[in-house]
Amino acid sequence: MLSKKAQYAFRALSSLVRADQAHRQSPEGEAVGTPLAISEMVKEHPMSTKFLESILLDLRRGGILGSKKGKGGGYYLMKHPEDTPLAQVIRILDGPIAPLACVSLNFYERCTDCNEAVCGLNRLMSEVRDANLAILEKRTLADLAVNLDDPIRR
Amino acid sequence: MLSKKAQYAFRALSSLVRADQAHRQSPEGEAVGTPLAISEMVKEHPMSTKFLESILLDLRRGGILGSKKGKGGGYYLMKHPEDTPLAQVIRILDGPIAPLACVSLNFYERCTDCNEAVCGLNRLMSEVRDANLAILEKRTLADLAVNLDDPIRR
DNA sequence: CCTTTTCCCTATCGGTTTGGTAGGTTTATG
DNA sequence: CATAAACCTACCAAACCGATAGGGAAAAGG
Repeated sequence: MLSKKAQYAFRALSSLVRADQAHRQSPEGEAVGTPLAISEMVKEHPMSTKFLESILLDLRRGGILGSKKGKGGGYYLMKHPEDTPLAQVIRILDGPIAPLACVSLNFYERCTDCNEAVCGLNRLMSEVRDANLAILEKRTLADLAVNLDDPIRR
Repeated sequence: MLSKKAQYAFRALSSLVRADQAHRQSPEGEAVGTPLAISEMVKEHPMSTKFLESILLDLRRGGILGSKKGKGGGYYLMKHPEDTPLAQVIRILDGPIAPLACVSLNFYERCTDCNEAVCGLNRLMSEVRDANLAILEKRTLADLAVNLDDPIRR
């Protein structure tokens, strides 16, 4: 199960994607969008400001977000929404996506008391990992922000 | 990530599957196999006896195992290995397989502050859930016990 | 400058979960 | 009746989770 941290992250990121889209569509739109302040995100998705703050810090350290201090400051996406897969967000906030450390690509740990080449569980959980990654590496922040309510999309 | 509980469960279950297979292949093999004692399982897969005990209790309450008390007693599979999907084991020991409660089939909880029909995360996580279930409902205890070391299998 | 606004950092905290232990009870076998 | 096994309840330390507190540092505007 995704932690609250990851869930809140996705909510905040969907705000950032929409801010990014709005910015890019404007005539003078540039690569780095107008920063969006934490207070704005909380206004859109009610949650603890301080908790969200720590989450956004993690995302910045993880290279997904950039930030700007002072008046008019806030956070912005470092890349286009479609270039940040959901897997990256989850790894930063929740750690491994794989169901076992011994089948994890990014957080691998050797399995004690089990010969991986022969272990049935290892093989099956590798299947599960691959199925998850097939989705989470392909789907991106852009997919996250698709709003089915939007009449243009229907 | 799977908990230790679920991992230990799978190890013990693989012992039970092999005991079941050995029993069925013997001339007088019947539906309910000879029970396998906890001590035997621990001999094969070193771990805390008491901890495994609580796990096997859960599996029995969950309908996967049966038990027999007293001398010569132990645990046995209630069904043929190929009739118990891995998903069932995981649900008993770790709970939901879905990455969010609001997309869980067996542990559903309504999502506060989010319209499910419109929520992008909900849609994406439903995809993930389906990909997981496609594997975990299809793969069974029988798959778990396939040993690639076995020359017959190579 | 000085003030305001914003991000940045560290520490802490109560509650729950996790992994594991202890000690005894019950039931079946011989 | 002795033994071997499952069964049950309680407990425990450590880790983790979600959240809060309290400032510090930097940027912008006047």
